[in-house]
Amino acid sequence: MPFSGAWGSASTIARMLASNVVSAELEAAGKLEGLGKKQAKQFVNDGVNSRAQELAEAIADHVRESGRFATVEAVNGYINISYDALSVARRLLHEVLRQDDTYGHAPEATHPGRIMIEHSQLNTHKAAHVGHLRNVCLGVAVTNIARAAGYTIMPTTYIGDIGRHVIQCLWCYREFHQGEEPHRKGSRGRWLGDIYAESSARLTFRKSVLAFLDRVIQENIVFVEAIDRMLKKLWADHNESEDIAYLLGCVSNQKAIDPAVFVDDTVMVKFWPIIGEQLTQERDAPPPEPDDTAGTVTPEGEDQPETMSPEERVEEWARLNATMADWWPQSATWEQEIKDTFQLWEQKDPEFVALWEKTREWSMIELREIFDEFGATFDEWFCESGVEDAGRKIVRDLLEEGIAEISEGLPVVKIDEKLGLETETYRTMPILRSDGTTLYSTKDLALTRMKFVDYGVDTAVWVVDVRQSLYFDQISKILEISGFAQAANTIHLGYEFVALPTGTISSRKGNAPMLEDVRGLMLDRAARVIEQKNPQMDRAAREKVAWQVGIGAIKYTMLARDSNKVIVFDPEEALSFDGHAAPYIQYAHARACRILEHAGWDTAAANAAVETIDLPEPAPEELSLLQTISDFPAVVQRAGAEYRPLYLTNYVYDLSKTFNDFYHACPVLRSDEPVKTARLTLVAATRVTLRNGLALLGINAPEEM
RNA sequence: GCGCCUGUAGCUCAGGGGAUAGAGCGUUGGGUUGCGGACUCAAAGGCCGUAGGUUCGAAUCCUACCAGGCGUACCA
Repeated sequence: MPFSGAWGSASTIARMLASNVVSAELEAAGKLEGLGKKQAKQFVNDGVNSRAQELAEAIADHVRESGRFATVEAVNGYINISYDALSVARRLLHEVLRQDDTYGHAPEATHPGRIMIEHSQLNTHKAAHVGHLRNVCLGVAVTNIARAAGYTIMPTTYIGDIGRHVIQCLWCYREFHQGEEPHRKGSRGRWLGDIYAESSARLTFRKSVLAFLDRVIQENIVFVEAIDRMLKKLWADHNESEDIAYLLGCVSNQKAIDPAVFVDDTVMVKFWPIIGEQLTQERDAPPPEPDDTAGTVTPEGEDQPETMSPEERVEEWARLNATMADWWPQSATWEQEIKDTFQLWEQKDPEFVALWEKTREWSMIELREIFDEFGATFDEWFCESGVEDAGRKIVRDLLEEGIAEISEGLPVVKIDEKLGLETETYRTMPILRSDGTTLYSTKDLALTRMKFVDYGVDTAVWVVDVRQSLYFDQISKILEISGFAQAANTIHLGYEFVALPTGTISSRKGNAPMLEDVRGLMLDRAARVIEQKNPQMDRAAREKVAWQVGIGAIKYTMLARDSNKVIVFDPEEALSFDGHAAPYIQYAHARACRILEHAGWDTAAANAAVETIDLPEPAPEELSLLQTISDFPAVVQRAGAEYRPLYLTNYVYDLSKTFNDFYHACPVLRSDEPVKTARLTLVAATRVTLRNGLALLGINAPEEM
C-alpha cells in the first residue's frame, strides 16, 4: 500500500495485530462478559487505534534496526517504510532503460493456456458506426495488454458477410442500382453502405409514414380538425369513397391507420399533399394556444413525451414526401422480394453468388483499411458465410443426440430442461429458422466448436455488445451439454453501447454517427489545433501528428470508461484537448522527448549514464515519479488478467500528471551535476514507460506535437 | 415475472477491506522573458441511492428495497 511523500510502502499489520491483542486482553480481563456482541465490538474498537500506534512504533523500531530501509515510521497505526531511494532508483531505472520497448511486459507464456479473442465483428455491405469503433478499440487494447502480460493470445475476427443485411443490400442493388458505379468520392465499400441504408429506408418506409401520421394525429388537435375538413376535398376526386371514409374515421377518432384496409392503396399518395399543406400552414401561422389550461394541468417536473415542433413536422413530412409517390405503391411487395432474394442465396444461384463475391470484396477492402488504421491484426479471419454448412451439421448432430428438438416447427434447445434447472435461467434457444435458413446461433455454435476442436483453444473470449450476454450464455451452455469442457472457459467481454447526447444509436434509423464521420471530425479538429499550437512544424510532420492525436483521442475516449458504462459520445467533449484525454498524455511524452533532445541524449547515452547516477536528496516529486514508473508492470498484469484496459488509461494519465508535477518542480537541464544526469535518466525512463503504456492501448506517442 | 448492469461533487467519471473518498470539465481567484502555457497552484463544491448485516475497520463484501437502463424462442 503506497503512501504519499516518499517512495515506499505502508503496512497495516499493526492494526490487524492490535485488534487481536485488544480483544484477547479484554476477554482475559473478563470485560466482554455479559456484553452484547455490538457493545463488545465497540469496546475493542475503542482500544484499537491507540494500541495499533503503540504496536506500530514497537515494530518500526525493530525494523529500523535491520538497517535495510531508508526510513521506518509509525503513523496512525500504520508502519510506513521508505526505501533507500538511490539504490532502488538505480536498479529500477537501469531495468527500464535496458528493457526499453518491453518494460512492463512479462515473458511469453507466463500464464498457461491458449486464449482466442474474437473482436471487431464488422459487417460487409453495411457501414460501421461508433459502437463498432468501441469494439475495435477494446479488442485491440485487450489483445495487446493480455499478450504483454504473458498470456498466449490469438486475436480473431468474425466478419458478417452474409445474413439479412447483405440480402437487403443486394436486393436494393439489383432492383434499383444494377450496373451503377459509386459517385466520384468514396470507395465502393462505402457506397454499398449507402445502398444498405437506402434498403432500410425503403423497407421501413410504410412504418415510418404511419408512425409519423399516428404521432401527429395524437399530438395535435388542430391538425385533426383541419384534416377532417380537408379530406372532404379529396372525396370529390377520388372514386373509392370507402378509403376516404376509413381515413376520416381514423383521423377524427385519433386511431392508427392500417394500410391493409385500403381498397385503393394509392389513396395515401393522394392524401399526403393535403397533410403537407396543413402542416406548412401551421408552421407559418401558428394557431393560438388552446385556452383549456384550466382543465388539463400539466404536473411540473414530470417528463412529458417530447412533442415535435411545427418545423420538425414539416421537415419530417418533406423527407417522406420526397419518395412517397415512388415508394408507397411499390413498397407493399418488398418484404416478399427480400424473401425471394434470400432463396437465391440458399439455392446458390450462380449469378447471385457471383454478385455477392464481387460486392463482398468491395467491402473487405474498406474493412482492411479500418483495421489497419486502428491497429487491429488477426491470426484468423472467420466469416459467417464460411460456417453456415458447419452450422447445419451441428444442428443435425444436436437433434440426433437428443439435445435439440423440434418445437413449434423449428429446432431449438430447451437448455433449462436439459440442465434440470427449475427456475428459468438459460431459457430456450432456437438454432435454425423454420424455413431452414441459418440463424446467428447456428453459425456461432459451429464456430465456437471449431475454436475448440480445430484451434485447440482453452479460453474463448467474445468482445461483443453486452446485450448479447444471455445469447452467449446459451451458446456456451449448449456446447457444455454436448460435452465440451472448454465451454466453461468462454468469456463474454461485453461492453455497453455508445449513444449520442440526443438519443440511442440505431443504424437502421439512420441517425447513428458513422465511424467514418467520427474519424473525419476528429482528424480535422486535430489538424486545426496542431496548426494553431505549432505552426512552425512542417506539413508532413503535422499531418502525421494530427493523425496520431486524432485517432489517439478516439481510442482514449473509448477505453477510459468502464465497459459496463454507456458512453455518451459527445463530439464536442471527445474533441476536447484539455484534461483527462489522450493529447494530455501524448503531450507529456513529447515534452519528455524534447528535454532529452536538448540534452543530446539517446537510448545509449541514457543506458551509459544510469550506472552511475547519484541523487543526494531526492525531492518528493522525484520519488513519486519513481514509484509510479515502478508500478507499471503490476498494472499490466492486473489489466491483462481482468481484460480491463481501463486500468491502463488511468495509469498513463496518472503517470503523465506525476511527470508534469516533477518537471514543474525539478528543473532538469538547468540543474547541476550529478542531479542533472539523474533527472535525465528519470525523464528517459518516463518516456519509455509512457510510450509503452500508450502502445498497449493502441495509441501512438508522437515525439513532437 | 425472471435475469444482467448502473446509482460517488453542478456535469462526465476514477476509486484491489484500510489513513482526511479523488480526477477532468464547469465556477472563482492566482503563477512562469519558462527543459514548448496542449502547463500549473489554490478555493468552493460529498448523508458514496436507502435500510440492515459481516468486520477492529465498508464507497468497496453479503441481503433486502428504491430508482434508471438492457435482455428475455425463428434480429444480429
